[in-house]
Amino acid sequence: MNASTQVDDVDTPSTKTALLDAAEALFEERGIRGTSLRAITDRAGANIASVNYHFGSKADLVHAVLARRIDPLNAERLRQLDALEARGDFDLEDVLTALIGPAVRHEDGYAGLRLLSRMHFEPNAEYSKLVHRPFVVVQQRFFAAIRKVTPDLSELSLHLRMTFSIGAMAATIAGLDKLRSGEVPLARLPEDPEGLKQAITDPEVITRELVRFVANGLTAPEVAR
Amino acid sequence: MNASTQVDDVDTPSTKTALLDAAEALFEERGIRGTSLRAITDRAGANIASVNYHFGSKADLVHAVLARRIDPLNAERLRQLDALEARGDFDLEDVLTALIGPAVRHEDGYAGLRLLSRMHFEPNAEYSKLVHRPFVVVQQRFFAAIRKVTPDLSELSLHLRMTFSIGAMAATIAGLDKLRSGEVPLARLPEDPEGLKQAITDPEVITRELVRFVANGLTAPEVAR
DNA sequence: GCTAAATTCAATCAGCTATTTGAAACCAAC
DNA sequence: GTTGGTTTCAAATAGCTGATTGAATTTAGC
Repeated sequence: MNASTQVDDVDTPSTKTALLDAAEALFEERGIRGTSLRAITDRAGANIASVNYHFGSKADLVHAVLARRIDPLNAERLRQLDALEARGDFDLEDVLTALIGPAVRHEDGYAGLRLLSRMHFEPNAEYSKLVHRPFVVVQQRFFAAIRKVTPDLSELSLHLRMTFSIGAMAATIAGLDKLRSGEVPLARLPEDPEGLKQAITDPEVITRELVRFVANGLTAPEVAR
Repeated sequence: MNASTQVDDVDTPSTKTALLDAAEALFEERGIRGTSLRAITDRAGANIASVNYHFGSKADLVHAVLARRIDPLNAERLRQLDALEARGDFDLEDVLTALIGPAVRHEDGYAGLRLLSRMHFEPNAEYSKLVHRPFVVVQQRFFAAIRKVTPDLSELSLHLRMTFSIGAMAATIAGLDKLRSGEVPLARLPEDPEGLKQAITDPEVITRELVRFVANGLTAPEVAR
């Protein structure tokens, strides 16, 4: 397989990059199985054989599309967690901000992260292991950090509530386009729709609200058994 | 389109039911697009043309598969909500229990509900409108009920946190098989793995924990702006 | 400006897809 | 036991799928 020998111009991205961009957008729109190589190469303005030439197969293209988003995201999360642990003094919301913030305010376009989050909910899918493997180290590190700042929680509650938390996170990221497009499906906005719409669109607002939500959910009083 | 003229025997389900069961299982395993009519009819022990005969097309089969699970689930939710409102006196956890309980402890097998929950995260998918439309009335009723018991929350926080809540719910249901199989990916279970595993498997425990989690997340103190 | 490598191209392959067709089989009613 | 409707069957349709091939083209090094 060829490494990227060609440096992208700003105006004319290489065929390889164009293929990655087109594939990412189409995967997010129609799903991986619902996207044909022909649709990808058409949107990228490339020949069908270019996928085989640059990536080897459709599966390898999927791998490349996912890795391009996963690696920088998790690197940033771990960097922020490292900073917290080096500082020594941190609380639950600090840890959750390091986990959630980089995903919500990711700048490289949301399509890639939405694709990742949606794949999180299809554990039996073809490429699911591809997605989950790079996250295990992140999950372990953050689980340990959260455990440290929630010492009173039972093992059962912590496990279940972490499952809920990850679900709320992934679901929010997966639905970010809905929030951003103002298409809030929950109820009619009776007053000040513009200001509320703008606030809902703000990544910082979403991050703070989600961190607050998850933190309070995690530390809720134990259910009597 | 033909209604179910044939009554199912216990031992020999009708071809129509066999097709629905096979399609539901395969949709959940491989996704709708990843499941061919041949795979469905093979598992159901039927001929390929039977899909066209009983349902008309693959799209109509998908519709039938989803409707079979959606309708009883939402009917039960609304029934419980009606009971609460008739009683007049209810709190946030009561409403959430009516919303979450029927989905978590559904007895007709989880495959159908997992399929529904996973489709919730693919808003651009082909059949998404099919899934969301029956839920709008449920969403409106429950949103109003929750608004009534959380009068102090700002419009912004309530909307965002409801998004988080629905995400946590759907993600939990979508991952119920993971929880039930004991495949808890979060961390190693250091001690008493059997008792914890059994508790995690219990629908009542999951419901109570999820209700508690969401209730405390929803009513968290407002973030300063 | 020549050479060699890198890249793109049109054409083709076998295999799978959903759908349709008309005949065969089944089954209940009279 | 024959009729009439319901259900199932094998076969065939046209179209799309991922992958491959070898030639044509572009690009980079000298």
